[in-house]
Amino acid sequence: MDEIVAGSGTSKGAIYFHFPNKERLFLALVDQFADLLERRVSAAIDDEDVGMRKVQAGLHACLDTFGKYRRPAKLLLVQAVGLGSSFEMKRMEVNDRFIALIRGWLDEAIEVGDIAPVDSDVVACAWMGAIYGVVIRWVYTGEPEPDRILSALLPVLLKSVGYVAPADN
Amino acid sequence: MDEIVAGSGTSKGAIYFHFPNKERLFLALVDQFADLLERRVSAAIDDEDVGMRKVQAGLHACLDTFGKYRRPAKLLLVQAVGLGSSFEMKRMEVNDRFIALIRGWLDEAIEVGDIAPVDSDVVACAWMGAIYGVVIRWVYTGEPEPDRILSALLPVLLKSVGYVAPADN
DNA sequence: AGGTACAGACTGACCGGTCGGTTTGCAAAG
DNA sequence: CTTTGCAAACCGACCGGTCAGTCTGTACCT
Repeated sequence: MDEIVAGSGTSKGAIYFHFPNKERLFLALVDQFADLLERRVSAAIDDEDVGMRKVQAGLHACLDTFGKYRRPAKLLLVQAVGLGSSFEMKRMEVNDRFIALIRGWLDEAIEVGDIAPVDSDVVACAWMGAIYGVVIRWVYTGEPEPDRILSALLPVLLKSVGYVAPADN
Repeated sequence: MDEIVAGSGTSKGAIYFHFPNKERLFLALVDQFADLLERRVSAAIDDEDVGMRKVQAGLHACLDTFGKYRRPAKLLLVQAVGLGSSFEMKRMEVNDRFIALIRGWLDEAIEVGDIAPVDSDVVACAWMGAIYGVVIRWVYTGEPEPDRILSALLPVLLKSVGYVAPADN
C-alpha cells in the first residue's frame, strides 16, 4: 500500500476513500485487465468469420495483449496467486471466464465441422493452461520470443483438436 | 508458522532448530514433493520401452500422483506462488525440471520417429501448462474426474504433436 | 455549513524469528 | 550398574518490525 501510495502520487487517504481495502483495489485491477484482454480477444475474433480462424485470431490477440502489458500481466496473473482465498477465487473466476470463451470457440468449431467432437471442457482447460504456461514463462524470462511462441504454439493447439490448416496459411 | 507448529505437534524451537527460516522449510517441502513426483513419473516411464508409450505412462503416473496427494499439491503448487521471489524462483525451477523431462521424452519420440519434429521447448512448456491447468482445476473443484481428465487430455496432448495411437489402445 | 476529495501521521494486530531454559540420548568415568 | 557430563534436540514465552487500515485534520466547491 505504501508503495502504491508513493508510486501513484496520491495518499493513503485518497486510496482508502475510493477503495474499502487492499483486496478490493487489487480485485479491481484484475478485473480491469481481464476486461481489456477479453475485449481485445473478442474484437479480434469478431473480425473473422467462423470456426478455426476465430481461434487463431483470438490466440493471436491474446498473445499480443500479453506482450503489450507484460508487467501488469505478471503482477496480476502471478503475484495475485497465494494471497488469500479471495484472490484465489478471483483468479479462478477470470480463468473460468477465458476457459468459457475458449470452450465457446471450440464448440462453434465443432458445430461448423472444422474439428471433430471433443470434451471441450477439458480441452479448453488444457488450452488455457498451455497458453498460460507459455505466457507466464515469457513474462518472466523473456523467452521464447512471441513470434516463436505463436509459430510453435498455434499449430500445436490446432493439431491438438485435429484441425488441419488450409494450405495457404 | 504457528499453525504448522500446532499441526505438527512439535514447537517453534524444534522447527527452527532444523530449518533456518520459514522460506527454507517451505522450499524443502516443495523439493520433496517434486522429487516424489519425478521419481514416480520416471519409474513409470522406465517400465515402457520407447517413444510415445513413455509419454503416456508418464502422464498417467503424473495424474495419478497428483490424485493421491491432492492437498499437498494444492498447497505447494498454488500457495507457494506469490510469496516472494524466492518461492517464485523455486516454482520456476520445479516447473523447468518437469518441462525438461517432457522435452526429453518429446525429443526421444522425435528421434525414434513416433512424431514429427516440433519446437520441443515451447511444446514442453505448453504441455506442462496444459497439465498444470487441468490438474489445478481438479485440485480445487474436484472436477473433472481423473478418468475424464486422462481420457480427454491424453489424446489431445498426443494429437498436438501429431501422434496417432495404435488401434489396439 | 455541509459535502466531497484528499493528506499523512498514527495505531494495533499479526507473525517470523529469538533466546533462556528443559529434556533426552549416550558415552566415559567411577 | 550407576553416576556424571555434555551435546543435541526441543520447548514456548516473548520481541520487534511491518503494514493494512484509521483518524484527525485541510482545502475547495456549491
